[in-house]
Amino acid sequence: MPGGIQLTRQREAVLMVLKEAEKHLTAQEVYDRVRQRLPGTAYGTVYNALAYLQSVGLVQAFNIGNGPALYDRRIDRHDHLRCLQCGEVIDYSLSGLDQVVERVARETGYQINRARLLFEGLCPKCQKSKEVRP
Amino acid sequence: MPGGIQLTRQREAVLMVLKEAEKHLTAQEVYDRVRQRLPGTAYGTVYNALAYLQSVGLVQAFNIGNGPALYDRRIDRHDHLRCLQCGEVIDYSLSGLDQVVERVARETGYQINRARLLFEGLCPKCQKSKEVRP
DNA sequence: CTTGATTTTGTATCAAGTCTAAATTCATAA
DNA sequence: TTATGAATTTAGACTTGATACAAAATCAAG
Ligand SMILES: [Mn+2]
Ligand SMILES: [Mn+2]
Ligand SMILES: [Zn+2]
Ligand SMILES: [Zn+2]
Repeated sequence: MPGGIQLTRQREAVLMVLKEAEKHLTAQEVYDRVRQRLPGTAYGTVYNALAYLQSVGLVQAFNIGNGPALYDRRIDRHDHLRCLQCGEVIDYSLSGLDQVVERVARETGYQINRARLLFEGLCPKCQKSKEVRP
Repeated sequence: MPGGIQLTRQREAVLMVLKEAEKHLTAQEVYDRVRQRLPGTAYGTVYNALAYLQSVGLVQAFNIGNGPALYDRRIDRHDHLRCLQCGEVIDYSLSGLDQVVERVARETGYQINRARLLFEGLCPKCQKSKEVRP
């Protein structure tokens, strides 16, 4: 059956780890968790699996600053906010992005396939702790 | 005079290289060009200079995918488009971003300091070369 | 000048990610 | 079932971008 998705035990473990993750994970974090359910899994295999799962659309990844890539439990198109104080990275879906993308395409001649939006600032919690010492 | 900007010869060279650059440069590219006008400059000094110049607002940098950071000749707020075919990265200023940022802040409670927007797709040239072999 | 702070240099080190060849697993079918 | 070849995993070396460090050089005050 050509075109099917090959889910080996290792790839499945990676997928499960991501599905059960409470946040965005680095490859290293995925590796650590995968080895809890599938000890002996090689570091490179996690990278291979993550690349494969991305290529078949089962996993999304993105980069922030010059840190390691973050792998996403979510698979739908969405954006991210990062707190510059505590480093928290949360999901956010900007509505009405289609019109924006269309405008960018019209004004630049580019055919836009993807938009990566990252908003940086202070999370509500860190805003409060700043109030104390302004 | 405290608060002034310290421009050493090395930092000045880095700044000049960026000002005269025809595109976004990696640290390695900055290093190569700096050494043409200031041979003997150390690799680390270029990194130090780039970090310092960023800290005083004379240089901007951003990251794309997991590649090296790109240093920008432009210093005003702007966005980027990348061609997934040829790798070209161009500048683009999305107008009306303020309202978007305001909406994000309102909906999430974050205080937004910065928005990094990256649009990915095909540049006009690469669209044409795709037409030939669809 | 003298002194202390800042910066640069040269080198070592680090982290994230990629590559490779051998071993293993897997799919297919004789 | 067993044979065969393709795909995947493993283990470890390697690459790249970036950072850390101590000694030397430069710079700014006094
Ligand atoms: Mn996400
Ligand atoms: Mn730019
Ligand atoms: Zn925070
Ligand atoms: Zn192109």
